[in-house]
Amino acid sequence: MPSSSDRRRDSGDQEPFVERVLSVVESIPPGRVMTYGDVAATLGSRAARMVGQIMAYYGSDYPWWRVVRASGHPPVDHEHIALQYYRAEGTPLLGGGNVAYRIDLRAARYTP
DNA sequence: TGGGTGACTAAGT
DNA sequence: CACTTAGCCACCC
Repeated sequence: MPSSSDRRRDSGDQEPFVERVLSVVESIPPGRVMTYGDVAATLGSRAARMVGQIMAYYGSDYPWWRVVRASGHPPVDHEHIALQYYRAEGTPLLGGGNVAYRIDLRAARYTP
């Protein structure tokens, strides 16, 4: 009984959008990041918002901090926690240590 | 079955 | 550079 995989609503898709998003997020190596749009694009969709929603729902079990906005800002109301991960993983950051930091997408953006 | 929703994005002010 | 507006898309109840 695959209780650990009952995320799908049995729509006929063996790999629901959710599962695929989580797989991509999990595939992001430390020190690198992807934008929500990039994750969706990797799946052939534009549901950037859905990626964020999935992270909010299931992200707690995945490295959600490696997924950031297209502007380089971390998820709203989570940037303080994310910063701790970025510094631990060595993710390129901009802002010189200010509270209003942002991610250096130019260097950290990861494309599979 | 359908509606409401959001850890988004791009473009405009 | 920061804030606002409108468009999007798949998930949850």
